[in-house]
Amino acid sequence: MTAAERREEEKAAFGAYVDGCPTHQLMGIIGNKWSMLVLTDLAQGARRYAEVSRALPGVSAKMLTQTLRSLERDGLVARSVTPSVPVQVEYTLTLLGERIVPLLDSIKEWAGRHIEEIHAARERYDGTPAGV
Amino acid sequence: MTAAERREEEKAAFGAYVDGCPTHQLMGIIGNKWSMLVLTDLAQGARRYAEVSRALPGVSAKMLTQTLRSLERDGLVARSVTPSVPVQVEYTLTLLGERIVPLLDSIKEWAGRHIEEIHAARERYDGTPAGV
DNA sequence: CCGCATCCTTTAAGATACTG
DNA sequence: CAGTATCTTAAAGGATGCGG
Repeated sequence: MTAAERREEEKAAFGAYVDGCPTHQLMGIIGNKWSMLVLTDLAQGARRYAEVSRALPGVSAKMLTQTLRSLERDGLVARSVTPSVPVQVEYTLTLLGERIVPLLDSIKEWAGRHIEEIHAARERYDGTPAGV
Repeated sequence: MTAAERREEEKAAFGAYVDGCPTHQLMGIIGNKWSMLVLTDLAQGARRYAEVSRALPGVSAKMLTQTLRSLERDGLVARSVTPSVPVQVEYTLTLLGERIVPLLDSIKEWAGRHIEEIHAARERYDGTPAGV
């Protein structure tokens, strides 16, 4: 049992380490389905809710709100309300949000440069020369 | 209905675009829980299955195998079997796998530099000065 | 126009036990 | 040692309808 217990402890410790790991947290922020898209759209300039929604035709209202809120909470996006009738809400990148753009660009650049190689590897692995 | 139909079409088209987007695919590869950890471990050198498992105390056999297989399929990791008794299986980064390491480092560096600011933003947003 | 609440489906992840 | 197979749980994502 002692060995098993030690395993458990190590596991818990590692779990805590992973949860506290900045990289893992960052991946949690930008790794979800819409964050990169929203950030990329806002990088072009300020946008209203409906504008972002139109730029991302696949997003549901729920996910857009959730994504925006989450990015706001993380200090990457700023939300400003103009109390007209009906209200106008504008989203912009914060300074921190702008600082993440180059990183996003790096990721996009790497993806663009190497995705073909990955596709080729997949076809080799799957034994599916063409198809799909 | 015509407007609704046009919406549907746009949505499907955008969905297809997102699925085909290299960036999105790359995020699918490195965005899951264990890929970065495994890649980072293999970046130190060749590892056997059980060694990786020990380096990542929280991973279940299932997830480790799944992650390794997926990375192998994507051409980032190479798997070589030595047919002894019992068999020995060694994992290494491929050339492509080594090329992604600098990108991973960029991500880690950004995370390390800015995570505090993100935490601060969260506390401001949550109205939770200390705690948790 | 903006977005919250509810309910439902799909996918990721984990525990466990067993095989060559 | 290096997995596979099965089952269960947790989380992400999405559709829809209501309210300020």
